[in-house]
Amino acid sequence: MGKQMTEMLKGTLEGIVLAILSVQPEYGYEITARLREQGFSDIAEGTVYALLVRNEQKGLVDVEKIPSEKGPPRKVYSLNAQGREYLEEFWRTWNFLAERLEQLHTGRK
Amino acid sequence: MGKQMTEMLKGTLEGIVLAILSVQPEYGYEITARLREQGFSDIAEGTVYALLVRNEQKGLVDVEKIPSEKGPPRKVYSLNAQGREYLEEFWRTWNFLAERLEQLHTGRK
DNA sequence: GCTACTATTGAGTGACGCTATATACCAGTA
DNA sequence: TACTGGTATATAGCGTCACTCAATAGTAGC
Repeated sequence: MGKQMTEMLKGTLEGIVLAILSVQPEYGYEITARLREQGFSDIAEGTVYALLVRNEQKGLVDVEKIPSEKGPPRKVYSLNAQGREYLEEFWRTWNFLAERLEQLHTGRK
Repeated sequence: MGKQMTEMLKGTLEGIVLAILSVQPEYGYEITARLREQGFSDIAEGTVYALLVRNEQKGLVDVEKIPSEKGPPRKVYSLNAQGREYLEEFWRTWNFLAERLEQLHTGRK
């Protein structure tokens, strides 16, 4: 992955994953697959798992351990109330930034 | 500044500053002021100067030392050819990310 | 001498995403 | 039995970035 993308994902990837979880609960492996599906083809699994652990420690998600037919038990994460608030804050921050950049890019202010 | 904003600025602030320099050459103190002007009210001076040093080391900007009437000499930075290329790459990366997030936000995919 | 504005620099910190590796469970197959 | 491959999670170590805090330097006005 490009270096620029790596840096730009900092802080953003977290929001992306929370946004994915806001649709429905999912587990790590599934989330990684969904990210790839959506164009983030180079995001490593380790990155996602570490992020999920952080989200759990921050109290943004609830966890449920569910047995899998094809491997070790899955840890299914679901967004809780605090996570939803945090996600809204994320969108506010993102929108602010996106507006400024939009202006910078087209405006030639 | 919010933590989310701090993290989200990683990789982005660099592009913002380069975009500012793409309009016209400017020096650090001036750039900081312009950032505040544009809504980034809480970006510390130290942050900007460190970023400018990095950009210089990466060879993205040319530097000229010019005496000031009201203080120490100014270091005026101007975007060079490599910097322009890098800025274009930045916009490509940003657009990719912005599109995905747009989709995630509205799409409810 | 003191304050205030202009202008740059540097040490130390915390957070994040990446790399690489390890572990675990099951199915098919040689 | 041993091996391969897909599923599923975890973690140590790394580099980069923005932030905090402090220091330094030049000029002007009181």
